[in-house]
Amino acid sequence: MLPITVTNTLSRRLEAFEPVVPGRVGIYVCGPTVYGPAHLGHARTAMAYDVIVNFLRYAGYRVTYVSNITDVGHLTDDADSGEDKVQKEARKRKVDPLALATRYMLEYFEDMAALGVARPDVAPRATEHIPQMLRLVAELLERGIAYEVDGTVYFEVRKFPNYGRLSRKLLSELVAGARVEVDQAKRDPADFALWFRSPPEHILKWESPWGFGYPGWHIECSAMAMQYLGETIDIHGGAIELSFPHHENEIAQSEGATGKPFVKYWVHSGLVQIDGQKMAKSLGNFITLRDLLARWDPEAFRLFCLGTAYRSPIDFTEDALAAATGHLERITAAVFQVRALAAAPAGGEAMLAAIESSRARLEAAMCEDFNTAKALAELLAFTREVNTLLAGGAAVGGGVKDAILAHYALFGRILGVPRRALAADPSASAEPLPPGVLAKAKERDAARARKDWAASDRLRAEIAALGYAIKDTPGGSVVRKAK
RNA sequence: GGCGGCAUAGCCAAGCGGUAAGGCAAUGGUUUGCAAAACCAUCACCCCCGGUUCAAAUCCGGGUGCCGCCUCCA
Repeated sequence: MLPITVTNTLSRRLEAFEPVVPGRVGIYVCGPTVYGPAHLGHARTAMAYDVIVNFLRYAGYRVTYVSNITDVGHLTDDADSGEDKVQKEARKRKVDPLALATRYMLEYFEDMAALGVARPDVAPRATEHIPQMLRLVAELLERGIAYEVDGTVYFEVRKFPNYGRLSRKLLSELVAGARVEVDQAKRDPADFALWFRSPPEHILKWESPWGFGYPGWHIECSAMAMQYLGETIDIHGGAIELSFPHHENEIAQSEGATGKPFVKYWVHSGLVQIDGQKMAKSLGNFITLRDLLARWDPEAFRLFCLGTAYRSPIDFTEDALAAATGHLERITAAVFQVRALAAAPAGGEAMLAAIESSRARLEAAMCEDFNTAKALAELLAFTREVNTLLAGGAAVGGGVKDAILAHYALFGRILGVPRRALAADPSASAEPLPPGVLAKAKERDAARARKDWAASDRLRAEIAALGYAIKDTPGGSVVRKAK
C-alpha cells in the first residue's frame, strides 16, 4: 500500500504519516460537552475520525482511539466569569449536574451508534480525572510557568515561547483584538486559567492545594490525552474551531509540563453549515441528531459527509441529502441484487481483476489524506461495474459473487457504507405493506401476466395514490413507499 | 483591527507542477408493453491581475468576494 499522508495544521502541509512508535497509533479527539442533545456537528466530527481510525486499522496499525466526554461545563460568558453550562442546565431542569451529564453522554453514544460510529477505545470523563489534572497544574506551578492568585491558577503564556504556533497568532496581537474584559489578576491578558477557585454556589467542585475549585476548560484534554496515550501522541483531532484557544492552550500546558512535543499531527475537521450559514448552539440553528435521524437514513448522512473532504466546511442542504440518499439506494439495490443472485459453478471471473484494481484505488484515495470523496467515487464506480455485470444476465460463479460482497464489505469496514445492506436479510428489510396496497400489487401482477396493460396502468396509478411506487424488474414487481 | 481558510460546469464536489475524478440536474441513446431501475454518450480551460517555470486550477505577489477564529461551541 502507498504511504499515508495527512494534512498537519501545524505546518498547513501534507506530511508523510509516521507514528512515533512504528506500527502503533495513539489518537485523541476532542469530544462533546454533554449538557444538551448531540447535533450535526458532533456527528460530522465523530464520523470523520471514525473513518480515519477505520482506515489506519485497515492499514495494519494498532490504534488506540481516545475521545473525551466533557462533563464539567466550564464557563458560558467570558474567560473568567459566567456559569457552568452543565450546572446551569441542571438547575433549569432541577436535576443533579452529573446526572444530567450522564444522561446526555448516554444519549450521545446512542446517537453515534445509530450513525454507525464505533465507540472510541477510551471515552474518559473529565470529572473522573481531576487528580490527573491537579498533578499537571502542580507540575506547571513547580516549573514556574503557572502562578496562583487567590485560589485560581493561571498559565503564564509569556513563559511558553511557542505560544500561538498552531493558530499562528502573535501574543502582542491577541491582546489588541480581545473582546473580553481582562481579568486584573492576570499577569498577561492572554494568560488562561488552569484551575478556578470555586464560588460557594458552584455545585461541581473539588478540593485542591489552592482550595475548593474546578478545572479550566483546557486542562482536561491535556491530562487525559497524556494519561492514556503518553506524553507525545500521534494524532490529535477536533473541529477547527477548537484550534484556538483550546488546542493552543493544550499544547502550552502539556509541553510546558513535560518539555516534550505533545502532538505529532494536528488534524482538524471542518464545520457543518446549514444552508450556507454557520451552525452553532449560540445561534440556535443547530439540528440535533434526533431531528436528523427522523428524516434521513443514517447511511445517507454518512455518504453526504464522505462526499466532502473532512477538513472542508460542509453545507447541509435538502438537495445534498437527497443526492446522498440516491447514492445509498443505488448501492443498496446493487448489493441486494448480488445477494439474490443464484450462484453458478463459474462465470464473471473478469470481476476478480476489477475488484483488485478497485481496492487499489480505494486504498490510494484513503492514503491521500483520507480522501473520502475519491473513495466514494470508487464505491460508485464499482457499483457501476457490478450493475453492468448484472445487466448482462450471464452466469456468475459463487466465488465471484462472494468476492463482490466481500469488496462491498471492505467499503463498509472503512467508510461505514454499505453496512445495512450487507447485514440485513434482504427479504426482511422491506417494510411491511398495507394490505390494500399488497392486494392491488397482486392484482396488477395478474393483469400484467395476461398482458392487460390498461388494467395494469390503472392499478399502478391507484397504488401511487396510496403513496407507494411500483416498478417492474426481471424478478417481478417491487413495491415500496414513494419518495 | 489581527490571524487562518476557501473561490473549480446550472448545483454539490475531488484535485497538492504536466495539459480538469465523481455525483445531482439536463440532453441523446440502449433496454422496457409503458414507467422505474440499470447501462452508454454529450456537457468546464478552474474569481481577476501580475510573476516563477519548458509546463500552473495547482507555487509566489497583489486585488476582489465568501467563511471561520480572536468569547462557550464538534
